[in-house]
Amino acid sequence: MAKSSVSKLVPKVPPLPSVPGMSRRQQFSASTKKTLIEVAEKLFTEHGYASTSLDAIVAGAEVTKGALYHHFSGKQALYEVVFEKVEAATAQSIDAAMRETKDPWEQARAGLRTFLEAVQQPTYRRIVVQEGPSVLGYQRYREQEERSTFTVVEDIVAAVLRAGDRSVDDEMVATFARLFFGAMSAAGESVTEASDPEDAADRIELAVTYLLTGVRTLAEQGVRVEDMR
Amino acid sequence: MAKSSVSKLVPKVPPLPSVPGMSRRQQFSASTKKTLIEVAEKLFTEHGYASTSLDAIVAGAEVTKGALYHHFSGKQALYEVVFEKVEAATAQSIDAAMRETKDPWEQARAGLRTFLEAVQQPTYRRIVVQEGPSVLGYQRYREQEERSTFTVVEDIVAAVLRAGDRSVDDEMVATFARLFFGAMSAAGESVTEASDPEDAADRIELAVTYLLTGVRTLAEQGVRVEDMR
DNA sequence: TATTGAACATACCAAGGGTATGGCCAATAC
DNA sequence: GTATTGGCCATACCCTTGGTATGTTCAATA
Repeated sequence: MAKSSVSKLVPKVPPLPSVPGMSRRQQFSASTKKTLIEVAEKLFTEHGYASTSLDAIVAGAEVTKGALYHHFSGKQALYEVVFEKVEAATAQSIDAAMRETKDPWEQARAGLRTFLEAVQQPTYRRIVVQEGPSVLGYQRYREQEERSTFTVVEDIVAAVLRAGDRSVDDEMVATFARLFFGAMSAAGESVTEASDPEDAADRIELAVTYLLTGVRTLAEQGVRVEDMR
Repeated sequence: MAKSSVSKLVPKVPPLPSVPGMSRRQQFSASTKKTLIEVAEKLFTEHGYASTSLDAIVAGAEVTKGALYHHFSGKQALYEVVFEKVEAATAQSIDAAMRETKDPWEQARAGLRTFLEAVQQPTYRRIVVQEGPSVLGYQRYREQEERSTFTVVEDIVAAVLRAGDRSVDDEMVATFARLFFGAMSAAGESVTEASDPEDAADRIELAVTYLLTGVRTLAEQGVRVEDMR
């Protein structure tokens, strides 16, 4: 019964580059927390929230539930941390892509294209789009979303809209942003599930471009959103 | 301990209008199944899938788990039946609204408006939009969807697009339909959650009208989707 | 050196989905 | 009319799993 009861407080690979402001103990702690998050992200992506047991997560991280519940208040809280991490990464990548150019229309195209790419990533799809609203509840889902990716999309939409019609108010911008955000999220699923994803992505871009061109044309003709009433 | 062990095979209210083709036993059975579905729909809508226990469902239907597992293979199968029921009802209501008029553009507006209304119903929101993809898995979700509501939306989109540009193929129609479907689904959540839902719904309609007008304008100018390449 | 508390491990509990089994009675056969 | 069968459902039980309660270790501070 010499069951190897190793790994007490001795991670197999101690974080080598000693972080200045942290004690050894704090570094070990941060390491286990980080590992838990990473393993959870992987398993949640692969099997979904309900089908991923905490036992599987702690086994993957080579710790026990005691460690998990020390760092997180429960399964949902852990999921929320993973969710935020994925959201933040996505928002940042979109933001970076937009800074490549200065022209509003080109920024918009770059941003939307990057968003379309992001929304095809398995992790973002599963954790944010597919299971986010269900696991977090729509309220919290939306709160999180509005602190990262959605806001980026909203900025894009605002730039496009106001380039042609400076009279649209913030609420109207938010409305258009909601529509675009929903459209692109659905597009991501559609593209990924298609028999020829690349072809599907091209069609999405084509359709979005057509819609944007329509908006642009209306703007050039002096037709304002308010004129629709 | 005279615990009333009633309701063996004696429903409190036997289905009065004797259905011709069914025996009494079959009618009782159908009644039990129907009740289970109705109770499940109610509880799933109010508390969500995960937070609704089978015990709560069978208690609400005044039966036991034996009855439930006789009619359904499990919790998810029951959910799927509820899902189909909700989807069918929604598709039918949209379809009915569209038959009110004959003009393609008016049909489209009527259809989209009805869809926007449907997508605000608590049952459709919770069971189809919010938890559908998560509970059924995206694959099955999409299969179900394409057998009812999505197809109706697709027909609307096809009519609008081809009214201006007869050259768009089926795949392109499907692409636009995906975008619109996603946009409207997200819109439903947005509207319901808004402080002033009516006002929010008006803005959605305004935005959609603007986008459609853009499409219409392009079509009138002879600009085709393929020209975007 | 003593003490404290962060960072875990271990053992346990209760809820809930699913299963195995059996009983009852309407429908059918004879 | 009697016997038999199978659909319909109830009861009892199992097992996974999220969560909790308690114990243990050891680095950091006094």
